[in-house]
Amino acid sequence: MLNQSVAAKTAGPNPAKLGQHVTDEFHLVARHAGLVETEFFYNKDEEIYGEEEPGDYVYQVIRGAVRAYKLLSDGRRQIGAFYLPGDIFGLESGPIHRLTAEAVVDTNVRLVTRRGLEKAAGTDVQVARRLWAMTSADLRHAEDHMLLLGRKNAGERVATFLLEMDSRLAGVGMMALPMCRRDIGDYLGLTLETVSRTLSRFHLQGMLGFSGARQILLRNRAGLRNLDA
Amino acid sequence: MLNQSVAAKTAGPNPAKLGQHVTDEFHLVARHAGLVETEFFYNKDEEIYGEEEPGDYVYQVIRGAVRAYKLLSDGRRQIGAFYLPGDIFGLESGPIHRLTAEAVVDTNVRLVTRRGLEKAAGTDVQVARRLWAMTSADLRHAEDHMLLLGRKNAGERVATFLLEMDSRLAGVGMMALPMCRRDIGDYLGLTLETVSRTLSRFHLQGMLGFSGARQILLRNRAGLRNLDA
DNA sequence: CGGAGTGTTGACCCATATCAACTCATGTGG
DNA sequence: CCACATGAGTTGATATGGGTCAACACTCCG
Repeated sequence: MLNQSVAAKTAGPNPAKLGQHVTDEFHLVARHAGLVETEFFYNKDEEIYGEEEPGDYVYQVIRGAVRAYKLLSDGRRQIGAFYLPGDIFGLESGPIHRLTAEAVVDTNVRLVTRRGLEKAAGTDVQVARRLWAMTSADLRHAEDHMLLLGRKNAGERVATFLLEMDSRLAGVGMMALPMCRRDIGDYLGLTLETVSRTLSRFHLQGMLGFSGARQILLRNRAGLRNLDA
Repeated sequence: MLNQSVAAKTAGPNPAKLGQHVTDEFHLVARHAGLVETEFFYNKDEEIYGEEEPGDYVYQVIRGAVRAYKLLSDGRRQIGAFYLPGDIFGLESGPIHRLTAEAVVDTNVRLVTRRGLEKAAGTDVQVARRLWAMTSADLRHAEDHMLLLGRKNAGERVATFLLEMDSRLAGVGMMALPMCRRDIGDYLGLTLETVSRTLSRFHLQGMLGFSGARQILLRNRAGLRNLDA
């Protein structure tokens, strides 16, 4: 569906699915609160905000992809989440961002001020309820991801990743991953080599088809789901 | 949500710290919302609620400790969080618990109904704000823990754990860990043997003192913080 | 073209898991 | 009060999954 792929090719950028319920989520709250939505563009690898910076805006991906990560002092990186078209990110209950966000590829976002949202939430319980639910959705994802990082082996991690991306950005055909092997590794707590080897193994086993390194077709979802343990 | 509803004896050991600001958080919301707080008791290893069960109550630990975890089909377990006296748990924005909660040791909790909280949040933005902030605090912890699980080595994990427990349950002297080595391992994504070896190494290095396996004295917080990378 | 970025694959290594033996402490029932 | 079982913790020997290091292939793009 909304596989914006790498370099904005034909860019049929606003797939139906996006226009449906996900975008409405953001619009619903923003419009309801009478907030101005601004559009913005980030180049590939450009930082959107940094860890510990004030969280002045809340964003929604329109086209492209975003990674949110934490670093250790020696450069080891853990990506906590990828945000794809329709997803909302940068929402904090407190005043400070706790992860760094960067564009994975050239990316368009829509944004509103946090102050505006806070203000709206302060008078409208519906808005407050939505904000809570959004944070709660992030928490659910983080809980699932802790299980993956703490207890799954490489095959299970990659299978989980493929199924997650499949459900989030694939339509009927191939899915076009916006991120490189290193990003995937840093998301899954693996090295890029292990990600590559595992994908090759799945390919060999007939579980998936490739068309270039980032165009992947899942040929055996049941098999992957099995691995997913 | 049943069994020995031994209406908790009016708690002997109620550390001063507990009575202070943390308890007030729960009281503040519950009282503010005009909710009845019930006390409850769980035996060591007793389940408080299960994954996928309706989240009808929100709890606060009065005495004891609670672990919240997810399982894979073959029994591998990832503990997402420990809850200690003063901590609130079981709060969900949706209707279903996403982890299983069990008493680590004999534990007293206080609880209110989720319906009551929801109702209060529906009319009082202050309550809604507090609920959001609580979920957000859980999310922050999960984000930090993903970094640990995905990218830290065994020494760094154990050091992080010791400092976390130190700040959460220690007074001036020793801290008394309520959980066994296996629980620690399942929290840190390690085996119990690795946890044990790592603690022994720290002991040998003079970083900590033992008095029984679970009474630990941090002798070199700076050193541990360094490891924490 | 040539160079940079990305991905794949191979050889080897090592941190942690696994398997196993042992020590304690605690509790139970004969 | 002992004998014994049980669970928790430690420590050692060994195995292994994934990391590291290195070479090479592929694709874009200037």
